[in-house]
Amino acid sequence: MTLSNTVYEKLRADIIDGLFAPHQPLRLEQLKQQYGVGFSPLREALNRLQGERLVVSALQRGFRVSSLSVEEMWDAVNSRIFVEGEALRRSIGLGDDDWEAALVASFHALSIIVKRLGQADREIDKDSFDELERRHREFHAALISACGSAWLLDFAEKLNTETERYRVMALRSATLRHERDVEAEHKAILEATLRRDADAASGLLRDHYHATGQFLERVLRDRVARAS
Amino acid sequence: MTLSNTVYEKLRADIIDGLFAPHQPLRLEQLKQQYGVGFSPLREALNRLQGERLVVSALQRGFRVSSLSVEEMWDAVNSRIFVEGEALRRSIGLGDDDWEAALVASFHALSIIVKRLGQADREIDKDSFDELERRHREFHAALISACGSAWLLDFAEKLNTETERYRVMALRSATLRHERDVEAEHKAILEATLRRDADAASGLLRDHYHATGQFLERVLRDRVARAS
DNA sequence: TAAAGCCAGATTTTCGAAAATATTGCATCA
DNA sequence: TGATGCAATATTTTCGAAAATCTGGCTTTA
Repeated sequence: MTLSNTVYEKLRADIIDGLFAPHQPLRLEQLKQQYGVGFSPLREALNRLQGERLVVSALQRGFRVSSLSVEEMWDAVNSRIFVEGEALRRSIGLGDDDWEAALVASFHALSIIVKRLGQADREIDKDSFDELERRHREFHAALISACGSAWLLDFAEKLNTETERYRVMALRSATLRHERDVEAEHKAILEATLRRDADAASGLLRDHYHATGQFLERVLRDRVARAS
Repeated sequence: MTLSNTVYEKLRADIIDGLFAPHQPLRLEQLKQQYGVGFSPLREALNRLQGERLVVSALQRGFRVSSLSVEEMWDAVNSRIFVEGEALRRSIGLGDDDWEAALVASFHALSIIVKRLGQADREIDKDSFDELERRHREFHAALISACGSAWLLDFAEKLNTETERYRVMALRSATLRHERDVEAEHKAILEATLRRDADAASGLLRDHYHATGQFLERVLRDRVARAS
């Protein structure tokens, strides 16, 4: 691992995590202290993150964390529905037994962590929270992994990163709770996929993301109202 | 303009142009000479290009130009059909008079350069060639510019860059000629779009890109056969 | 002969200083 | 007072040297 790669991954995780607030300037001197590396790896990492839209740069004014908004969130959610809906259809058409097996496995792994966190009434620690996010990401990735298009997978990953920032923020603020049974939605998507019903599966996936979008919008508007 | 930005744009243009062959390693010392800048702006530019998939990097082994293949080309072409087809539908639904005016203007500008180059039997100079590519890109960008989704536009741009590398290579080798009337295809897309017929327009766009894909495949296979 | 170890040269990666540029606070002037 | 210019400071950007790592060829060894 090069320092450049390491600091890229750390910065990426920290931005998604909300350690740096949206729109906050990222001062090189401070980052240098924080991550214990020189300018070069930092600037390389920031240039890469720029391509993922996690940071934006202004000429001679350095980098800042990109901002969040209801409009951007909906664009990301709707694009995700569009891209992953198609990728899921293709996966259902092309996926073999290994794909099915990996899909079932990733759903199961997600169920386990969901159940464990559901039982515990205590505060959820960061590690568990990270694992939940990871398992969730892996389940959705498994659904579309057999689509056969590197570009669709690339787009889906970018959109997942973007929406992950909103999800993390929403679950952190925790003032609102979903009333829905997310686990049941996942299960329904899985079952439609396994019986190779592309229309049903992509429809359920659409509903799933759309419901998430509505939840995120409520949280975002709540935060804005609270702040003013 | 920072040096980093300048060298990024130059490198990008030169890779698309085929100045560096696919899969060729990009040695920093050589690039330093060639572009007259130090390591830092070069590495920053290369890190950004990595995000666009124009270069790939291997740990401690620097950067190389990403490679081209028939499979990758078809993935890019099909993804383009998918993404731009939807973006065109949305543009047709949302576009206002200004959008229509700009669209007609960009088609006209494309027609002019096509006619000029069609008349001249002489060798096409680099500037004219670049202008043709630019006008072509701008026409296709104008079609989808009113789609209202920053993400779809972002994806379309990435895919255009990717396919541009293949187009440039194909038109350079020039051993094969299209038998089709590309200008007529553009005109048909424009007319369907202006009469707000989304099904017809996106169907024609699909056919247009698919025909281009078939042309590119012939050229690619011809090159491989020629090389062996 | 083939495999492993090692050295020299080539190359990438990282650092901190220097140059270029932006920002802030203060003084000056109309 | 309010705008403008200037100096001091903060910050980004760039450079070239140094450190780390890889590559290819040579030698040694079994």
